Amino acid sequence: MSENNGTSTNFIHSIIEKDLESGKYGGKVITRFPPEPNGYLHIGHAKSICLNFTTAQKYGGKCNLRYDDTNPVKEDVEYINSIEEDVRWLGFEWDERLWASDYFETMYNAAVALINKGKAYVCDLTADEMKTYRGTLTEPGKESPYRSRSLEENLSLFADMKDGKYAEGAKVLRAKIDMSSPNINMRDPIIYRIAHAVHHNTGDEWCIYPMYDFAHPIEDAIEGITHSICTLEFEDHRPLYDWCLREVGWWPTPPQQIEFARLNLTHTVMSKRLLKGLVDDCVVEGWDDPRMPTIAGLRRRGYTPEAIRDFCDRIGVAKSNSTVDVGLLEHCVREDLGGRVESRNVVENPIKVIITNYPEGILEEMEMENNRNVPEMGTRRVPFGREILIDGDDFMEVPSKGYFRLYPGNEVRLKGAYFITCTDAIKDEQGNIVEIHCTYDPQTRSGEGFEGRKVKGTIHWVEATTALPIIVRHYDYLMTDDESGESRINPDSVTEINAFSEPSLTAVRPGDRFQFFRHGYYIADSRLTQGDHRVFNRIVDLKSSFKVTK
RNA sequence: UGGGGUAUAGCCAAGUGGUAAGGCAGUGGAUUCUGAUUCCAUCACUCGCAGGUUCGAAUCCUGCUACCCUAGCCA
Repeated sequence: MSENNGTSTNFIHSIIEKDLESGKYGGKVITRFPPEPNGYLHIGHAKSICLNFTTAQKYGGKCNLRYDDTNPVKEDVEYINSIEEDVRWLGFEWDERLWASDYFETMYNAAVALINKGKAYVCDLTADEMKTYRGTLTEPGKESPYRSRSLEENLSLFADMKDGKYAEGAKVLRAKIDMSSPNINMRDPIIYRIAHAVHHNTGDEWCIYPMYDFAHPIEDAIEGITHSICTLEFEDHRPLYDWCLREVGWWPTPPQQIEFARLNLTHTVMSKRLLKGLVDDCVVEGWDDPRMPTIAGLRRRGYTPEAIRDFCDRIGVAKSNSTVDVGLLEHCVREDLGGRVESRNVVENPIKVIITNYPEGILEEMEMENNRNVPEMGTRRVPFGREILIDGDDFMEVPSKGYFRLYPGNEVRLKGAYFITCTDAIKDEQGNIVEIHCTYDPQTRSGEGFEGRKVKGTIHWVEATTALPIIVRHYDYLMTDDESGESRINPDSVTEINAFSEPSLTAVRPGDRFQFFRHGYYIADSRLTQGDHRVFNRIVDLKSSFKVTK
């Protein structure tokens, strides 16, 4: 239920509660969501967003939105808007919206402070040389010949770097730690590099940029972040995170980094590289294609922020790599939509039904519930007449075992209308069924309390002369997970189906969601109107334990 | 081969020395004018494996095994 959002606890909460008890941060809890503006947010980011924002809420703290924009060559302002839209759409509001690039001056000063302490030096090694000097996983590295430069020389060289006197790659600033550390991140990591690039925020003010490992702890410290939550792959970087803060020494109570496992989902991919590939190769329409696991894609698909937040709450937060079954996400969506969306009659692969004993030229109005589980959502009137369309799946000439919808000789209820009994299936020369003949029983009209006999099946229908032709789109999973565990692109993940709805769907507005009787939850997509036909995207199907096999 | 992590049901996940929460999926049943929803029941004699400590171990100790991360001037 959406009321459960953010109510679960996890190991990060335990850490925070211990810190609260010990008074480590003076009772404060400040988190942050720090995306690099180099792409669209996906549901994996949603997990991080929910974690950071709800954790702050839970302890009466704050959560900042901070752009980790320390690499001008990969970032772009175009992503900023989408990130803010997505975070807000999910239902969160940041305390402050900040840019790491606004701290460049402080970071530069921190680097100078490190040089002054003899804890950083300018290195002239090329990238290739640096690689060989770094050593391997099993062999220690070698100290750079530039490691012993004097303090004055380092200071002046670093100033020259800042002043643009060197080409990209000519020099870097390195932390002086330990070339023989078993943790490669501690083998004199680069903390500043030269990049003659225009930065979206600072323009050409800087030509040297701090590396993540140096910048991130400082960003956190400047903002007074108490708990810096990131993903597992940064565990090895934590000693460096702590080193930077300790050696710069400007913050008495530095933030602590805590790592958790990123989200993986079955039948999809979360890698930005692969997602971008799908967009670039036109496998999908764009970042907001309804099949994409991006926030924009999920939004266009019709998922609600409540469902996504509920999902993030239910999957939990831990440190083991895991792949969550996408069925859980779908469950969350069904549960949320089931309590807030109106139902409509829509038939796919229609079959014409003629009710032979119903008067010709007459239309009566049937009153139908908008949401059977939520009576307060009221009713609507739907036309009914002699000729109706029913769903292709609701008739079988030769019923399979256990089938209890319409077949010759069987009686079913037309939802909101009458009982009908199939008397005949009319075929063309090729043997295809063109129409079905039925008779109805006037005393079984819906709402009149007929108790004479029961029928097992209830099917939906649309009056033929007032039916509105629409197009529905069904989405299959983006990726197929085969037995080998390999994930590959599902090439046929969109199916368009011609369907007919009751006339009330004429008044639909883009973004309106409905349950199409027994089919699933659908959303009207403003971008997908084809000619006069409104197009509906299937958000998620309904659970069904009976599959029709013809 | 160094270092850092993680192993609890088909999938997630609580649990931190006192006798295995919860959710998803599944199964059986009840209700149903949606084969939906709802409801009830059921679903780990056992916690990666092997030893050990203890009255008592998923929890502590020892030794193994498997998987993930890590050698960008990306984040």
